[in-house]
Amino acid sequence: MQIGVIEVPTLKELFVRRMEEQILSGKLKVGDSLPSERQLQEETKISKTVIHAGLAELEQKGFLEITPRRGAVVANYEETGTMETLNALIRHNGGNMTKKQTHSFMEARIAIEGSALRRLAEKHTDEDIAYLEGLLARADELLAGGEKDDAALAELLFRYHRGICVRSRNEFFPLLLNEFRPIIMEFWLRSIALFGAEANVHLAKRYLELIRAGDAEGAFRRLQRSVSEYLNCLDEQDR
Amino acid sequence: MQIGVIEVPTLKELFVRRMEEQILSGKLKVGDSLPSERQLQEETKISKTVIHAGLAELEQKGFLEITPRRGAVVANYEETGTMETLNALIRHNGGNMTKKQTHSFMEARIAIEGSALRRLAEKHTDEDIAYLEGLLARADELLAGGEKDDAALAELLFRYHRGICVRSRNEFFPLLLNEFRPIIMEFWLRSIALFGAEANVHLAKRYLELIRAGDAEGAFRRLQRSVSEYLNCLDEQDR
DNA sequence: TGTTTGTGCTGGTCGGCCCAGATTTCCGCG
DNA sequence: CGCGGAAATCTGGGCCGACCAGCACAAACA
Repeated sequence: MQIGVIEVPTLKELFVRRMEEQILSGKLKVGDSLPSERQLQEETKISKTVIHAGLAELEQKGFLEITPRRGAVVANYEETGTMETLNALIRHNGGNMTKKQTHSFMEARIAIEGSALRRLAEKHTDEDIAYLEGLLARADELLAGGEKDDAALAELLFRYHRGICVRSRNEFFPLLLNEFRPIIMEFWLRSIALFGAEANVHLAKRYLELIRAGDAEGAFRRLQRSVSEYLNCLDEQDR
Repeated sequence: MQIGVIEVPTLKELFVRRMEEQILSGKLKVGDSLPSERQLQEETKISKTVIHAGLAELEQKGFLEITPRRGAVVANYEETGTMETLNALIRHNGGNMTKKQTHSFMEARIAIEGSALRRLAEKHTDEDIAYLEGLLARADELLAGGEKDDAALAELLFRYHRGICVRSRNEFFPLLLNEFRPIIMEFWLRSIALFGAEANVHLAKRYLELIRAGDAEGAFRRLQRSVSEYLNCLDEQDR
């Protein structure tokens, strides 16, 4: 058995988490105004600097709206939140997405990566192919290495699919994938656990074949199919 | 003539902006390492607390990679950046996107909003329709009011299209739209300038009709068409 | 009653302290 | 002279309590 490193949380992290809980659990409702930094300082026995930094982080995450000299109110994070808010929300839920979130995520994946796949299949250079092949070669090495390093493979799969988006010549798609990064990594780890490392690498190779063949619709359908297989498999597991 | 409110920037904001300029203008190149926090503190006459918070924000935006006790280097923000990075990049460019960025943006819009439109057309409740109608009614009021308030109309159009994403029951699409917010607002302002306020509201109504009729493909094609009209119109203008 | 002044609140900023790891310097030994 | 290791120095990270300036509201004044 392995005991991982024990990370010591900082005061700021503890404070931010505490506040997130208060908000996500509904004890602090949207529109409620927070106690002043000084009041929080007294309650928590933490210095004002840390309180201030923590509140700034919460604002940046979309949970608060801070106005200088006026105070902080809980923001309508469901309406104005960004991906970062969602990441915090999922972490709050123990790292697990709800079923609906999973389905939403896969739908978004089809929308974005599907477009990229189509574009790349229709129009690509030899260098694009070579780049993706390079990543696949590294994945093969990893498989041949014998040691099971799922995290490294997941990272490689992430880079591969981001590579598809980068090479599709759309400047926004890679950024969106980066935004999704924590969620996507979680997805790949799960996919490796479900279908095995080889199957995932094999599927990645299949995409490359379809791209090279210029089969845009085929690549798109392949993506759709693998997504629904994944979702079905998850549903089976639940039973 | 109107003079808007004057927002007082905080020192941290000023510092972050300055650093962003240095990076985006190329004075600091990817891979360059930054002076130490204490050196920056001396140069800028700003306290260590603020410097530290500013650098942390820049890291979070994807501009820096900070390693504890080793320093900060300029990150390859084109590869690892997020939407926030892009927003900073566009702001640095005076709010103007390059032609390629515009095309990328519209393609992303078709991918995301197109999916939402399809879903909503296939499956919607009366309440969904009523919600969107409410927003359209407010747009009509704005048009009838006579005063030209393009910003308010753009805001309304943003909310309307975000509404389509919210009501599509996909939890990720609205978040993505929020992420794109500054870019989308810029887009609507431009669209209003090009085609007029009435035409934009009319188009919004057309989407609602198609959704109500359950015509998923029609709605999707309508979106594709209006996107290509917009792009053509921009191209014409360039000449 | 209308205006001014004061006071206390707010978030924002400051610089100093300590910590632990990384890096460099330098001294003594072989 | 060369090399290894101890020690000094530098890095970012974290925390603290004091201070600053702007704003709101109430008390004091005309």
